[in-house]
Amino acid sequence: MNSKERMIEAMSDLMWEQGFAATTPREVRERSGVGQGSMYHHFPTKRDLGMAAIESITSDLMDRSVALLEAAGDPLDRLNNYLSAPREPLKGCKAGRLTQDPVVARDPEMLAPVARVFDRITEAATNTVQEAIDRHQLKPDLDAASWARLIVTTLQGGYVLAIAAQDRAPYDEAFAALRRLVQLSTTSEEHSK
Amino acid sequence: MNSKERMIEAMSDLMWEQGFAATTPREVRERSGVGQGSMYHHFPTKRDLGMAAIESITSDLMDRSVALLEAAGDPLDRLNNYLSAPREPLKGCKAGRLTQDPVVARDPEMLAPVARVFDRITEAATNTVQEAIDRHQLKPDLDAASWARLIVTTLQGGYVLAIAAQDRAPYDEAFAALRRLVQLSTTSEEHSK
DNA sequence: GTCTATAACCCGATAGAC
DNA sequence: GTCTATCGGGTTATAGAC
Repeated sequence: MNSKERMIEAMSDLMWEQGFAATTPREVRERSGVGQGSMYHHFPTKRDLGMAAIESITSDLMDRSVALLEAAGDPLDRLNNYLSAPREPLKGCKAGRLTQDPVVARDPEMLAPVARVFDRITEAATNTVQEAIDRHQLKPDLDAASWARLIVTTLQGGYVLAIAAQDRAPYDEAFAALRRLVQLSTTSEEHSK
Repeated sequence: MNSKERMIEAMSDLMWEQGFAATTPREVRERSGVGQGSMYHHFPTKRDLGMAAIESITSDLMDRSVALLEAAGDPLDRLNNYLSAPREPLKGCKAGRLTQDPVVARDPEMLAPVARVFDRITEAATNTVQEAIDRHQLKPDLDAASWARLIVTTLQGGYVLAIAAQDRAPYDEAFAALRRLVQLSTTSEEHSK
């Protein structure tokens, strides 16, 4: 891995741990082992490095999420796979955290990739739920887009509550509640399978 | 309002806008009109002022939320009042934001009041839902505590998505979905009232 | 591309007069 | 309680040799 990649990785990790505004170029240099001169050679400003890290974080997250939701196979299984995917509630969401960063939140260009990842995941979840409805696995009581919104907000809100409590229980309970609601909406035909 | 109160209010506002870590003593002084010496007379460190602001923010939020949820009258109405309370999704949650602050998140004493406000709101929401279940207004398909978790996570997640999109639509849609689910769980007896 | 040295500024905090 | 002056250190960034 070259200097540029090492710096992007270091910045991405630090942004997960403490956000962009609170991360100093010095910390990035120390963690990546890259010198002062090299840093400003590759990235003229801290913001440029931040942009590269945001692109990296959001495209990774998008790829992994969409892969689960748009995999082959049963849509209800795919949905449950996404809901049950291993996450670290106490560390927060790499993308969601950026919406609360004092610098990122005021910089439309930095915020754009974050908006994009949520849009794309919501779209993939909507399609997956719609497929389940079309196959009569889920009752059409609640439309697919609404399910998708609820899933993504529950995820993001679960991180917030888990960090506040310093305990992943609120996150787990919120997801258990959501899975229970999905199950209540599952057709009896599907239950009996 | 005296100097001390003005500083707490200025710090609270700035924490809402940009968090604690990103707020400098200078900004607090400029916004409150209080001098350097006075500031360090009332609050020996920045952290002390931050603690006072956190106490103020969280007790306000707790009082207003609990007042809605534990008011007199029909529990289902109270729940809908809480869900429909006017909020500013694009500004985020004064308490929730602090869970993403690089300084607050690593300081158990600063995080404690934030955890407390979420606990208390969740408790009040649980009691309200339980009352609705006891009165046979809501079906007992989903337990009261699970409903409460979902409500609070949807709220917090709604803020995150709204800020990312720079548009309150995701917040509004998530709440519309949640209200629809509550309605689906409402007993037909209650519907016909 | 990478290095060291340095700039200009702001940070949180302290000192001590009034 | 409030004021001005100042401290030591960290910040983002630049300069210029190699």
